[in-house]
Amino acid sequence: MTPPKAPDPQDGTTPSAALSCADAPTITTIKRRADFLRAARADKQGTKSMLVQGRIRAPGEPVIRLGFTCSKKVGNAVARNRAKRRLRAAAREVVAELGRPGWDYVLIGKRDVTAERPYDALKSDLAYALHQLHGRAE
RNA sequence: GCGGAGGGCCGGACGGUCGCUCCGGUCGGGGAAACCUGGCCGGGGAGGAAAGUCCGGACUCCCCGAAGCAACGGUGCCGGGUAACGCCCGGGCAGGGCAACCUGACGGAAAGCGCCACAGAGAACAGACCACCGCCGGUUCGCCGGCGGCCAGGGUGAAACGGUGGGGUAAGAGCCCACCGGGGCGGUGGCAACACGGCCCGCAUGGCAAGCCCCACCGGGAGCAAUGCCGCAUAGGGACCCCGCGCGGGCUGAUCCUUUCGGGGAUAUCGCCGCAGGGCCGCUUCGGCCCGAGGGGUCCGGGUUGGCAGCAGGAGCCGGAUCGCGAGGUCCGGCCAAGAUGAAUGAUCGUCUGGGGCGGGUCCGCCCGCCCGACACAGAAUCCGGCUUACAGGCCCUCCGCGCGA
RNA sequence: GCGGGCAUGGUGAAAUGGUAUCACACGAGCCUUCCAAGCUCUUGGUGCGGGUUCGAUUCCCGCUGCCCGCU
Repeated sequence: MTPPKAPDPQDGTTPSAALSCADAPTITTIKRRADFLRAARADKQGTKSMLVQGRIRAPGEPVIRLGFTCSKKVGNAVARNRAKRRLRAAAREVVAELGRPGWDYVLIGKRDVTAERPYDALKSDLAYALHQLHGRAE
């Protein structure tokens, strides 16, 4: 990583909020198996509809990384894809608000529940899990 | 109206809000450039099975020589369709169904080998055994012995050397007759599978080939994680084992010796050429290739995250005409229709219907009210043609049987 | 995605097309003061659905589940 031009978001409160998206942490996805395995060794919090793993990867970086995974226990390909899509949709809303920069989060779907739970409950499950993980990390 | 058979099709619609991916356009930001990155606008974005990966191809790489033979694997009534098929269409035969129609790995068992447990006299060579009949002899009269007949019968068994009926006979038997079945010969129809009828033969020859096999036909191997290019990294590796390092030419390119600098000589070593030799191409013949002083094997060490192409215009889709019973063929016109890679095509809300549930009415065809509200199987991964399997609900066409009415 | 293999008692393994066998485990009994070991006996099975055959664990077809490989 050689960020020569990054505007240094060390100061959490940038008063010039005209471009508010500039200081928000960028969100990327985890694609490498090794990253998933590292997250699996970190702290985890289960909820009714999902299991969330979170670890502090690089405290200084303004990047949140998200991973989504569903094993074959969740069901066939349709069920697995649907579960991951709902997790992605919920994470896009919740993590943008509550996620902490420099963290990796991995969301793991559960059979039937992830696909059928009401959307608001899905989001509150994720928010609860993030609070728990952040609380334990301090 | 009830019940059934076959074929085809659909498998939600519309609209907000927020998103994903690809393509095109446009406007920026960074950078010397290649290029990287962002906003906006427009457009495309799962299936009938995308599935299972069971067949057949296209396309790549490897092997790539020709002919014959062999091995291995597959297919298996006949004809046609097709790029090809184990698929499809038409026909035949067999079985099932009152019928529409359905089902069928459906070549060969007098080419050969093998198997047929248990039971049973006997399980594939057909005769032996028991029993039966006649005559003779004996007889404690229950039967026994000899000769002849050798056919029917013999609890069984999946299967028993034709079946049923009659005549015939001492008793019987294709011994004789009728029908059925079987075999042979030639005839007619059909491209053929096969069908039909005729004559002859009283008539010897089970089943299993999804057992080996025979016959006919087909078939190189691997697969897009193929393959090619770029980038990065490591390295021109190490250890051990096996086989081998033959002959000739100095050939001057090294090397060495010598030199009067023109050259001359040597051949141990490196290199070169030729031969012997070795190996490979399934086998043979012809032929070819490689090694030729190195080759082969095992292990260790290192690398493998990436980018682009392959990769979306094809045996393509739609419509029409025409040929064909049909599968399908030919011609004309129009269209371009996903391209991801921890893997997009979504999340959520609303309005509708298809439906579903509850209650009531009913002339029982149906009508009214309220509620739920899209919900089956299932997600492209190089691409096609098939097969198989899964599937809520619905629509259309044709046909059959029974009942009622005209 | 592509390719390959396997399925037999609770577990691990055998079975020319002809009664499914063996070991351990489980249960009961004998032995022992008791336990263990030993001995005897019993229970229990061909993954599912079809087909060929008189007869299928075996042969054929289709599903289901599990395992392995790819650079």
